[in-house]
Amino acid sequence: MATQAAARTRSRTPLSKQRVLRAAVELADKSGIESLSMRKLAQELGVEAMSLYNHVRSKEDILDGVVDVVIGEIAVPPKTSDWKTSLRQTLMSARMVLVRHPWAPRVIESRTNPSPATFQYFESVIGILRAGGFSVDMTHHALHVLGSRVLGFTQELFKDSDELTAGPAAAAMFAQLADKFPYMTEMAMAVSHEGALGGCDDDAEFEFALDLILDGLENQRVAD
Amino acid sequence: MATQAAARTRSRTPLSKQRVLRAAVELADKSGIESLSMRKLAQELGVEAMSLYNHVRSKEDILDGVVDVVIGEIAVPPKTSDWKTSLRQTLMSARMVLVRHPWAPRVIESRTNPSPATFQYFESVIGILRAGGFSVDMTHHALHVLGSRVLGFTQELFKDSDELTAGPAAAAMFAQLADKFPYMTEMAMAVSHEGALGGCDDDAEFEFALDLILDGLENQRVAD
DNA sequence: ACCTGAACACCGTTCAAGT
DNA sequence: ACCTGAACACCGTTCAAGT
Repeated sequence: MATQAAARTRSRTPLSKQRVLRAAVELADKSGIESLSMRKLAQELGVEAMSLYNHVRSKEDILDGVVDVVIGEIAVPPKTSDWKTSLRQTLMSARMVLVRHPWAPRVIESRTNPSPATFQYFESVIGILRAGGFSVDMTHHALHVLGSRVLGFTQELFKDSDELTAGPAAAAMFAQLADKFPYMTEMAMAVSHEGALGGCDDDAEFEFALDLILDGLENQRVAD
Repeated sequence: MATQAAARTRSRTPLSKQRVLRAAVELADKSGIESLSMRKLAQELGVEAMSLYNHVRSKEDILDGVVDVVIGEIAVPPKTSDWKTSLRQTLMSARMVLVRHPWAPRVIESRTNPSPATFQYFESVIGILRAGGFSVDMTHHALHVLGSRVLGFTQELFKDSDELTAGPAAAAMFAQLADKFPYMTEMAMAVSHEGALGGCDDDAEFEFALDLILDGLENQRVAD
């Protein structure tokens, strides 16, 4: 009975997806992302590797969840100040989060589907720009200019949006999405209707971003 | 003898590091980076996995080499035109290369030491800016602004430069480096001598880059 | 309902043995 | 000098068996 109690104490908190994901983030922070294996993660939780599969579908599922946790740490300020201040604060917060989890960019880049928190985050950034007077098109450009500074996966996110709008019986799901993410839906629609193939012109966006940066550098060339 | 000839034909080109690296890039292009294992790569070359170790030290060594090959594909234009045109062409070429090898950014990000080609590439970019009238400090800022557009590893590169300058008997090696990479050496020196801890202030650089971009967006806000 | 032991198909890598 | 078979320590994952 004494040993039973001890055993129960050691793993008193029952396993859950939340707990698994939090442990995964901690392990990656502590030992690097290459140390994040099912076996080591289980060990960290005082359990066998196979037990994890009762709470997550696969390791990919864990990585998806870990990205969700990390992106969820980004603080988005309330929409009281002007767009520039809000956007600046948001991106500074994003940077702080990525400095805290240096392995995160690589994991984020490896995901194929954006997580709920990612959707929410983009909705916020887009909302800041729209409320600040940017047109839908200009907001879209702005996202590309911010590029990896907004996390580095703008491209994939909108590739996905295109698929959503193109789907056959996806109308209902889309309407539901529009409720939760009005700004993002607005932009996804505009981008899809623009090009011939329904996508955004990545080459043109890259050049737009590059030229904005080059012009900015030109203005500062003789400063400092 | 017939069979011997056939066998020799199948693997007539002797293995070499060059051939291993080229095969690795091809395999990653064809099947994705997650398919790049020692065993599959060996199979692609008609050889056993263990044979690869005669030409590379480890898988990490292969990934280092693969990054070197990819960065080496970036075309740097001759220094005839103005800095803006040269830089634009260079970055457009970099983009083309990364579009051709979509797995490359993640591998680049995972390297801890910059490869020779990376050094050469940065030397070229820095050279374009210096020749274009940018001060050493402003050139340094510009690299940070271009950020992931110049590949996304500015930070690591200069962290390393700091170690180089700080080393004890590293003076000789440094002099040799200065010969080959005069522009980069110039900047590395300036950056090291600046801060209290001999490094560049990443936070300040991030804010500089962010503000340049935000100002650029502000100017374009009502355009389009 | 949740956890586990054994097993499978894969990894990277070493080393002694082959030619 | 270059290649290989067998072996080792690791992976992610499945499944039947335990509680």
